[in-house]
Amino acid sequence: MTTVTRFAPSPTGYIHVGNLRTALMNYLIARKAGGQFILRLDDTDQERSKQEYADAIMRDLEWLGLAWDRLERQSARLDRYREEAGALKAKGRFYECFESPAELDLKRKKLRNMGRPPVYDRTSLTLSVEEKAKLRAEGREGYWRFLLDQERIEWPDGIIGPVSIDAASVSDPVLIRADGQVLYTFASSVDDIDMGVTHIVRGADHVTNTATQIQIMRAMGGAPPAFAHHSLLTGAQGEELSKRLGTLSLRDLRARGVEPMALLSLMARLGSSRPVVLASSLEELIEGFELGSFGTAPTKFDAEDLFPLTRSLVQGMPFDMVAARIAALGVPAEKAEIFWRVAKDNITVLDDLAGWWSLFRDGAEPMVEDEDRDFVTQALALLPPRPWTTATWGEWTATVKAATGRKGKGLFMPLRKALTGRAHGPEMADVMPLLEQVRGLCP
RNA sequence: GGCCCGUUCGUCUAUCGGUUAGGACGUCAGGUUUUCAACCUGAAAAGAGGGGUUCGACUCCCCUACGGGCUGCCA
Repeated sequence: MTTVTRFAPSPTGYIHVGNLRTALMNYLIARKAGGQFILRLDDTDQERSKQEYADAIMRDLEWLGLAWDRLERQSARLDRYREEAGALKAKGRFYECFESPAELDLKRKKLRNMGRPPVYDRTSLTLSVEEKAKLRAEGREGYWRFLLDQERIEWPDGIIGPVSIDAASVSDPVLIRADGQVLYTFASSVDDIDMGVTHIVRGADHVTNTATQIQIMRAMGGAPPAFAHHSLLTGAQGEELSKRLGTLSLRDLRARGVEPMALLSLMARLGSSRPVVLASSLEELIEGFELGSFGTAPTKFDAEDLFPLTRSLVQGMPFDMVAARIAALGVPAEKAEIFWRVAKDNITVLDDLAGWWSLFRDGAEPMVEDEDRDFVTQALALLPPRPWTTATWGEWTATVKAATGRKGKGLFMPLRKALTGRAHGPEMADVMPLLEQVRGLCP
């Protein structure tokens, strides 16, 4: 049997690192097994689902190189859900209910106050045909629940291990709303069976859903896939991640200059017992992926961890990979390669190149300590005429050394600061030929 | 409130009754480098708390604390 996995986001917002973790795991499992990876847009919620978000999700996945073999949309399968709902009604596994949301809420509160689990009491299950007709005549709209078998539902979870959930502690799930909208729990079950999904990895927040969905799938006559539930991500301080999702969307990380492989390398290993190493390709991640190596405790995620990875990735890039980008900055072709060589060791993200280029082109505001003012003024007067080469720095500093008697760090550092405006940066010998302006000292 | 899961260096984790509690990232210190980075060497750094069981507990059991999840006509 070929392995089939899916990533099933709901296009009601931008996807974030938590979603990516789910998507990546499913992708890696499919690829490792030579199977199929489905992107399924769970868009049954017509009001909240937006094409804009669907497009953004696909753009994010494409950016990361997570190619899907098949694209599905739940909104195109509504007839199929209706058909299956009919079959389950015929089997007696769907029953119509008439409580209003307010009534259900009240029931839950009562049970809670009594210290009991807020499980639906199945009042509507015993309604007679006449009673239902009467309720409809009163203007009540029916909604549909799935009748759970009161048994322990068990499955061997790919991450958590053996899971056992007592169906009696769970309410019969509502699968069709009074307005006819098919709910996720049902649509997803139908899809997973119809599409031949064999493995589902998703967040631990779905564990209870899995229990009910296993029963739904079986009631349909289908074989439930293998399930695995990964721990949820929390913020670096252990805070709820949802509070920070705005800054952890993939589009935001992309805008901050995070490189795809840096992000993928972290997400494929974070929370597992395997070390995070910068992978050079998806193939490498596929090779080293092991679902069983993931722990079950909530995992702290710190977006700052992405930048060291991005930096080492960027610094290893060959010139032709960045040539177009450097040209776009306005760097003349004859200087482009040396500019890259000089700047790459001093950047974290590629966007940092712009800062170095403007520094070289326009010069920097000199950084001069008070005690170095006279020295720097004297040194600047000794700058050799252009054109400058890689030899210029050596010649100039030798001249300055002879004229002032300074040497070592006391000689070089003030000059570096005066020319580049900062204490850190590339080899000065390499900087000189690129430096088109030297700003004078303010009096 | 009820139910479920979890808690080992700062972080991600290994250990499946007997270990100097290991690794990776980060941090710090030396070395190298005119600076930074990189690299090399080294160091600091952990079993939430309390009870049991046992010759012996990070490991098994119970309690507490803390964290997370579920408890929707959301996904």
